[in-house]
Amino acid sequence: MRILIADDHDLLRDTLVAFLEAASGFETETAADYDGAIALMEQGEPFDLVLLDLNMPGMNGIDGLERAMKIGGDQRVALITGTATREIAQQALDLGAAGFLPKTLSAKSLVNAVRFMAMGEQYVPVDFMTAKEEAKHPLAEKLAEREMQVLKGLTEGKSNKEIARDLDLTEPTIKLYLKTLYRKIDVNNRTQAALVAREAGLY
Amino acid sequence: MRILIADDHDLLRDTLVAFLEAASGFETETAADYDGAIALMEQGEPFDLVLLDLNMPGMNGIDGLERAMKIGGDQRVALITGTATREIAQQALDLGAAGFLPKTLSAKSLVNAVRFMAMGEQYVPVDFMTAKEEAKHPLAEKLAEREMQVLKGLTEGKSNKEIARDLDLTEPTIKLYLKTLYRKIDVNNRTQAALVAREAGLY
DNA sequence: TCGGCGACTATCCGATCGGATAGCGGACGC
DNA sequence: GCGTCCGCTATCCGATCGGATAGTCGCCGA
Repeated sequence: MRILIADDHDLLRDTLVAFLEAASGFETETAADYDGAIALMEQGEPFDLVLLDLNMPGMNGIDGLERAMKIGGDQRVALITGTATREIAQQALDLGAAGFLPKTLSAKSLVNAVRFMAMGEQYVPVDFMTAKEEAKHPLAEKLAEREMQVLKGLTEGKSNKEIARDLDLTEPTIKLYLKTLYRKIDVNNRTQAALVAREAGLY
Repeated sequence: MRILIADDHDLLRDTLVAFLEAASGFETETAADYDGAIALMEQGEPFDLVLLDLNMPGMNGIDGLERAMKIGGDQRVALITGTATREIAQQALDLGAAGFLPKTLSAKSLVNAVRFMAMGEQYVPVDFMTAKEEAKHPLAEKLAEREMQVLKGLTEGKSNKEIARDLDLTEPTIKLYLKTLYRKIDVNNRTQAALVAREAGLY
């Protein structure tokens, strides 16, 4: 099994290499940035699995994943990132990525996930996609469906009008939701609400 | 040597614990978020060194460091982060942090740095401060002193009037700074600006 | 001495926000 | 059918925001 690990964090590369090579028949190569990873993917025999860090130099978010998958031919590509959002994971999987690895995984889980993906499966942490959403966040729990949608708009820095258009509602309605939303999470304005949402790891 | 490692990345905690305990006489404790870290710092005997992740839940950027250092009494506190900027490192050291560890360090360097700091020294990667100045980070470096202060206010969800009062300026002035600030970081409103700032790990 | 420059203040304006109040229509439960 | 929620819409208002323009003051250098 040939695995390519591309991440600008030396620490993470060291760890993965150590764990994987110790684990079983894995052969690893590493790159510290996007260009280095692409170069390795293009030359020599294909990898069984490529791990790309979402935040490394040269990789432009999800774009980098898409480009890499085109270039890589039939090589399987997975994302690994520290700033994990369900949104990103979903996008990656929709593009046909081999999986999505948050760095909040433990070393053991991570090795297992890599092995799983190298065998051709698609991996994503259970606690990530499951929970059609509810029962998860202390915050999310208290908010209604619509309020969550509005909150999502806030975290994207949108105006009420834009949010209204996105949700196919009218502006006054958005303002209504905002008002109750503010009261529920105990803030006074949209900026505070957006920050609280981010803090809670939503979106 | 008692070391506290606070980071929401299981992987990183696993790694550090493994390397440190293997290295020599280190005893480690871990926490997955800011509150957990604080709780450990407040109870029991003090740590020789505390490592705080800049981006973990509950820690509000450099503010979290400051709060932790107040709480911790004479415990030495160091920052560890994946999104490394010289600006942040400087701020941390100015506050009296024990050191600054980018996750781009290799495992070996990191263990050495920890040992160094645990012995009472102040650590910062050489290539960090010697780094010549510019092309540094998208944000921070481009902003003037006043603009940074205003931005800090934004990340606290304050109104222009409140920021004005805090800085002992008048509201129109704040608005002026905001205008240039928006242009510099390429956003349209205060919420986006606040999110961008948080994203960059400021405050 | 003068000009210029940078930091700050002021005023005006249209758009948006935050909050209150009220009305509508459909989907229940009976 | 009838009442009653519930989700959505609407209108009004004062405050704030985002942006443009202009004026003040102190300081530096020619």
